[in-house]
Amino acid sequence: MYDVARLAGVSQTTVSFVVNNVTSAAISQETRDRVWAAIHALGWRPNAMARSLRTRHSQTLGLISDEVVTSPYAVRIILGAQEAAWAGQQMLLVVNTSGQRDIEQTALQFMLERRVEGLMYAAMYHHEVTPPPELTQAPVVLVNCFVADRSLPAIVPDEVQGGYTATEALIRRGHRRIAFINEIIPMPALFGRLEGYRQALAAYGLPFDPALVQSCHSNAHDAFAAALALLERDDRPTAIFCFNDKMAMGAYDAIKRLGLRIPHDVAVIGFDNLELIAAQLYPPLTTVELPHYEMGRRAVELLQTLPAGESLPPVQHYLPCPLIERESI
Amino acid sequence: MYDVARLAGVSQTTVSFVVNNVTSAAISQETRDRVWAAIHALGWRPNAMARSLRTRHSQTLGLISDEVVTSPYAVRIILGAQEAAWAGQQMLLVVNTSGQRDIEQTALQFMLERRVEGLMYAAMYHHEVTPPPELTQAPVVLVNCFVADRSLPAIVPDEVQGGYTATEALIRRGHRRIAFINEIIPMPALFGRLEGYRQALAAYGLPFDPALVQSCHSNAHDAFAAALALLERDDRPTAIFCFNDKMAMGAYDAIKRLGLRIPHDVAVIGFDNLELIAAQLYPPLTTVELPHYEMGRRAVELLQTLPAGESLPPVQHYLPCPLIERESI
DNA sequence: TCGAATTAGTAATTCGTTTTACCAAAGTCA
DNA sequence: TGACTTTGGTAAAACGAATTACTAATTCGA
Repeated sequence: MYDVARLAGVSQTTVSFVVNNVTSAAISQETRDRVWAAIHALGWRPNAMARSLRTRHSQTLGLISDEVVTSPYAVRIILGAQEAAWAGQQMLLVVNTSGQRDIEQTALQFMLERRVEGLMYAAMYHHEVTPPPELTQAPVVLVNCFVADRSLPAIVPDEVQGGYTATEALIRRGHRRIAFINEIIPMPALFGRLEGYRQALAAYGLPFDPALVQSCHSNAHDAFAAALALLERDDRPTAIFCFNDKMAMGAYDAIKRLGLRIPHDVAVIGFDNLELIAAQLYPPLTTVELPHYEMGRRAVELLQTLPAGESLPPVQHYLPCPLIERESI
Repeated sequence: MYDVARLAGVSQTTVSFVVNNVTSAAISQETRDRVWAAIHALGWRPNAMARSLRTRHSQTLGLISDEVVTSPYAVRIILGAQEAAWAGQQMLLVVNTSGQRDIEQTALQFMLERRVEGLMYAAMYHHEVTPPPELTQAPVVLVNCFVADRSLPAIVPDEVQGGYTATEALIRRGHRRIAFINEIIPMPALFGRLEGYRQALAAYGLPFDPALVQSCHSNAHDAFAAALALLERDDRPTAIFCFNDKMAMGAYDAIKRLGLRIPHDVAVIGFDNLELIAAQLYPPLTTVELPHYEMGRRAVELLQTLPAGESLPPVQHYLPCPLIERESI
């Protein structure tokens, strides 16, 4: 900056005023032009560290995730966060811990040393977490996860609404016997979607038949077996709501194996909206989307609206899971 | 730091020496303990910006990607880069430009202002790019892409070897008539894999039959049709090499539709190793993996070995695509 | 026993900005 | 014409560390 000042024949202060467009300083247009010319001539570029040191604004947000980067499911959290950060002139520092506690700790230290203006702690799938306590040394939002006592603000998908939406979509198309192939490992999604399924049935005056709810591990293979079992019943369901798209893939195989057609004989609806599966299956799979992008975006927006020095109230935000209509129902 | 010094009854210099474990400074163990005690008592944490300003090391790498974050294919580039950065005590600044030129420009400016110690410019799929010229103002590596005149160092997958590996795997299992369903839009992968396919046939003394090479858009639906056409020939192939896993998914459907079995009647091999598809298909799909993780890792390692102030020689690194054996061949 | 080496530390400068406080010249107004 | 305002700047002090050059006290070796 001193070099620029010398070349432009002004003081370093003036250069600073020019590059920052400081309105309170009266600098003639002619001088401004000279300064900019000198800047370009020298190829000078401000040093963000020096600036941040002085202004005490790092213009940086930190994102700590367990396996988010690894999984095609959840990367969109990062995308949403990054685009929102971008809109607020901030950049994103990301660390994927692969679930290792020590990496998590160190990453947190590093981010705090870099004086991030906000922290996001994101999980690959919606579940309870116990993050390191230092997390609260900066404003923080949990994304796709929550702490047991709900003492930290969190943004999570509304599983109940998601289950309701899926079931309702089937009911509206006239289905009365709707099977549900659910996950078997206890997690919020399991309980939430089941609850939504039940609420939707109740809302439309349909009976809840426990025999129509099967549980298995959430992979195509096990879902194939579960679907087969459901379809071989005498009073076979006319629609299957699958806990996720991978399971829907298994259900497709089972339906095709029995010579039945989708959606004419059996309708299928999934969950997750994994483009790779849902759009490639034949017929393309109607499914419910987890609002990953939206969660990332909202998290950043919450952090950005925060007055300096304060931290967010421990509100749990439930984001809706929208229906993605394709051709399987 | 001054507060810590005061509490420990030493100078700020001494605190600095203690926290950085400066060996050239002789500080007694007793003093060290006092300093650390003061640090913990005050909850002091070094300010990375001040440190970086003085040391001129930002401990940061920048990663600019087009759609990498969006795509389940390529996120592993980020993971590999991040883990390597981590090993070198660096953090990753990521920006996904969604292919927008202006975002790319600004992101680059921001990163240069933050004095990143290296830059990576990554593409979602292997293709030629023309990045902004300022890119070279920091040491840079292209990842999964290259410039026309090869004047920038790049790390790309070895498509030829990949095509060779896939074809060879089929030949070794006794297949003599091997079809290839290729991509139709011109790109390095199309030419490279075809070349690998031909080289493998030649190496094993098999004839190249143009009728066995079909081209279509790389989605399951079009590949379904292409596979059907191939399989309805009188001299139908006993194996199909698909340009990617999505297309293999279509080929599976075609094979099953004809009542044939995989791999007994027809073997299938894919490309990409999209876990979501490859592992969920039945039978699980044998495929060739694009070394995304490895490319990210290597990129960072190249940047890290670089002496300060220098830039990398414009070497094009071709990383091998390993065979992932499952049960479809 | 004296000079050299070692031990244990400190004062002051620097990194590259932003920002506050200040100043001189020119213009304005009664 | 003199006081006041506006215009167009500048000097100097932060921001929070790392680092260099130094000192004073102790130990060592011959």
